[in-house]
Amino acid sequence: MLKAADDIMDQEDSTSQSWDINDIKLPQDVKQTDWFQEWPDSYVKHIYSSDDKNAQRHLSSWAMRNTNNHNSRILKKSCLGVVVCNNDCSAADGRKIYLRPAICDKARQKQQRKCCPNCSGPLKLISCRGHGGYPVTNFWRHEGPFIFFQSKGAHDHPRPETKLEAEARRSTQKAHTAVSPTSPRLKRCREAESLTGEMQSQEALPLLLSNQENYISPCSFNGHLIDKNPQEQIINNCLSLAKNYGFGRSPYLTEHSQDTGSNKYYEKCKEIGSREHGSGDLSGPSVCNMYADYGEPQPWNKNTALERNPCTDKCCNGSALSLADLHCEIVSSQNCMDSSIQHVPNIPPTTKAGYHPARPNTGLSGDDFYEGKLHVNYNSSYIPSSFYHLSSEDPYLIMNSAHHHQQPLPLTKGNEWDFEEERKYTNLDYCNNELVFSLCPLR
DNA sequence: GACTGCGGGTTAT
DNA sequence: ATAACCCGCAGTC
Repeated sequence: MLKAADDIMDQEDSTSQSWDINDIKLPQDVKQTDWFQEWPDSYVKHIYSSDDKNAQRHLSSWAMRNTNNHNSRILKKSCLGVVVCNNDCSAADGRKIYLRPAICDKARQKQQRKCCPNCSGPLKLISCRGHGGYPVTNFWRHEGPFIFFQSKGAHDHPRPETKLEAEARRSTQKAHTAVSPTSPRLKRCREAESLTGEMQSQEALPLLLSNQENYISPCSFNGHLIDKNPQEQIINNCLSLAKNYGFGRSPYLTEHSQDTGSNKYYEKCKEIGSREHGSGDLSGPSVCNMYADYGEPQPWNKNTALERNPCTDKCCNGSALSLADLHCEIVSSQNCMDSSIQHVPNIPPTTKAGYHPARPNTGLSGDDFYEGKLHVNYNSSYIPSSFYHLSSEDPYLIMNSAHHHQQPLPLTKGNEWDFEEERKYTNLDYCNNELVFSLCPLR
């Protein structure tokens, strides 16, 4: 526990330094680098290892375009915002979609001429004005063995689709379009999608925008009802844990849908709390965190300084892998997924530069993260949208389809991670050892 | 075709 | 001087 607290301090040390990206000399005595942050927000700084492939590529899940700052040493990128429907339409379940603006100016202009995948209305680009009325800017600077990152401004818009999601769905959509003739209207939208890579077909929408309650409901599994028994509890607990670790958030969720889902989820949390602890007290670590994540109306984006940091990652030790395995098992149980994700490997935990040997490979550091080699990201739940194009009877797939808002694990007094409490509340070991196997017969 | 990095240039503060 | 933005080019995927 103390070591975990130390890790927190280390993390803070590397993210809240007094340096500025424009400093002539940047710190060279960096003790520990940060794990790559896919959704950096607010005025944050990170120091990545120069070995970090994502940092090398200056990646971000925000739609960032290059901006010339006439300084070849510092790469500056500004946020493009998010593309929404100008009619402010909602899907049948009340959810909205947030498309990723094309980075290329021409492609973006073309994208905005296309129709909304939901209502065929015009699309609208919501510009980012989170930095004094100007777009949020990210700065990258390579110095020796480190890559310094600094973000200025807080995004004032929803998160767009990730690049990976857009790419995955584009390829999926292309394949789908090739085999399935549709109405002219849908065809038009699909054409638009194929051009922008950002839109969903109407058939896909029920999945993309699937009701959150669906994927948090543990009581049915592909048509198999699971009675209220220890197994359900296990599943609930693991789902809770999954949510704590970032599974189950979707950029497509509206605040309304989040609230709707979270209220029910809150009740589920209370139920778990009552059953496990003999009270409806929500102060327990996992339950508390769940509600923090799903019960509060979410701003567009929270400070993600703790996103996939070594501490949260470390707390996932063991459990996260099993959750990923759970995901794999569940996904594997569906026969309708696209071929690219049919064989999700059970990747053993790996380490990054030896910093956290016990840490799961949450960052999928390097190529895996953005190159789609892996489809399970234990902490960021980086699931390509091809997962969405599955049966609408697959709520568990949707659970794993989102990837935002990694939540820190519960803190106890003095900012110390309480692993024992976490384990107690989540039946971690039980999840690890039994859940995956208990679900196998469902295949 | 789209993304990315680079750099020349313009405009505003 | 600084910052934001536009545009074109070239390399890459």
